[in-house]
Amino acid sequence: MWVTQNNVGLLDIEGQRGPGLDSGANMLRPMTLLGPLAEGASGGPQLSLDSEDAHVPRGHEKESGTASLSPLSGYIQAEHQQAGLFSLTPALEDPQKKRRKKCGACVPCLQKENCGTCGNCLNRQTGKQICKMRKCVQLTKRKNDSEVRVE
DNA sequence: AGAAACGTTAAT
DNA sequence: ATTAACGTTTCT
Ligand SMILES: [Zn+2]
Ligand SMILES: [Zn+2]
Repeated sequence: MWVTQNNVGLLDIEGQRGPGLDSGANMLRPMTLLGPLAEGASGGPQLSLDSEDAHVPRGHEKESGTASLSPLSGYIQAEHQQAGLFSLTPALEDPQKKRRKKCGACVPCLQKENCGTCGNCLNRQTGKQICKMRKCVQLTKRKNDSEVRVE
């Protein structure tokens, strides 16, 4: 149990994980590519694919109602994955597109309430941005600031 | 360059 | 399912 996920100053801005130490890191599930006709016999009653809460922060997840599927569906999905037709979980494997989280320690991050008057506050429904007074200074800078001196 | 819109991800 | 807000694109 990895300390849950991190809470980034929502209610506890204390245990500041050092910058660089990500939350959990990438832990791909050791799925053993099991086919529909793989295994079959067996005496073991339990067949747990995941040890515990395989909470791999997956990306999309279109469609639902995938509650009870035939083992075939799983097989097909796995095949597609390895075929690289699509990458289920875009992030995680590409640290490049992994979303950053607020540092939780800068002044803006410590702000507890929205100012209610900035552009973002007044534009929340359409803009979907955090209050300007609360925007983490780290997230303010672009991820790869390879600036080539413009001006 | 900055603001707005939008799609999408991560947490409830 | 809902909500918050990052990242990218589009507009000014
Ligand atoms: Zn504001
Ligand atoms: Zn911050």
